[in-house]
Amino acid sequence: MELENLLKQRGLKVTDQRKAIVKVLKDCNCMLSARDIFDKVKQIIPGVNFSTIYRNLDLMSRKGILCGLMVDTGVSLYGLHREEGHHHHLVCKGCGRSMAIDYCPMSSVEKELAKKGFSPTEHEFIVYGFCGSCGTSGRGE
Amino acid sequence: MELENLLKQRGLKVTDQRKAIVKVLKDCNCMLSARDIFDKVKQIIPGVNFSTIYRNLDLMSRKGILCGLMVDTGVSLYGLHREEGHHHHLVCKGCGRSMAIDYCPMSSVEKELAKKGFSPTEHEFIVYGFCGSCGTSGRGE
DNA sequence: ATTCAGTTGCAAATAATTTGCATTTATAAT
DNA sequence: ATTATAAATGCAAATTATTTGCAACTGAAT
Ligand SMILES: [Mn+2]
Ligand SMILES: [Mn+2]
Ligand SMILES: [Zn+2]
Ligand SMILES: [Zn+2]
Repeated sequence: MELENLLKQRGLKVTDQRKAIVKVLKDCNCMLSARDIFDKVKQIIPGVNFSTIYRNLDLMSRKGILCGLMVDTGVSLYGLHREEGHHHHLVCKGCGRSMAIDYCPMSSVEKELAKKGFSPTEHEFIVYGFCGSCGTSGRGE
Repeated sequence: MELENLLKQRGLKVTDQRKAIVKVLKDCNCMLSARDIFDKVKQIIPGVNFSTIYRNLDLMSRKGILCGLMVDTGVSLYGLHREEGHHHHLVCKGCGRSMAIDYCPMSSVEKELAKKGFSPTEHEFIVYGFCGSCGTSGRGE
């Protein structure tokens, strides 16, 4: 009943497809591409349409329920929005999973930005590499 | 004659289209999208083909002559590779120009990554906002 | 001048994402 | 429960960015 309130609070209707998207992301506990999410949601709602997925990923991200991340290949990954607040991501090139890191570099560049007369609005910090189970070599241990 | 050597050193032929791409980037002194580069190169070589631009942006980036950057809208920007070494970028949402910043956050997260057993390979750090001439409001001063 | 791998132009193919529109549905008001 | 309506969905078509196959061409080496 947690999600239902989240949706209602932001004026969004509680639909099966939205519940399925969130369930998929909760189960996987990682960030997934729109396609991955679509494939998994289909197992729950065989008739879902891809554009419903896209529309909801976008909408729920803008409403702060999900968080999106564009990786360097140009595809976006989506995950549940962490309540714990601002953070960044590690993306494993082996398994594709991502983890959050709490460190944010912004405070360290503030002076450099001010000196250049640049007013920051958003920023990205993403570290690519291999997670513990994928190892340094690029595939399973 | 500077560029010619750069190309030859990496086993790349010196072609008019490569010279034009580099000239366009040198003149603008900023990062441009493939489309912007295509449009400007066309003024020099009316018959260039878009796929030649794409192939060369990719190739010259991989050879370290250019440097590419994927912004959060999913388009890539390209610029001359800075000799000065590793750096990151500010991207102005007003004029689209980007500037380099020397600060790199990697040293600050190394321990956190080690603790998580994550072996980093690449990383991105991009700050979006408004440059001095575009102001805080989003358009020219 | 000859040669040949590397490069280009062109057209067609991908891939990711977006949009228009008719139909359906969640929710609020009878 | 019934109704009303804005929001949400499915479906197909459109966009956008980028990639690829292939035949013709060209830079650089011999
Ligand atoms: Mn996140
Ligand atoms: Mn750069
Ligand atoms: Zn941050
Ligand atoms: Zn760095």
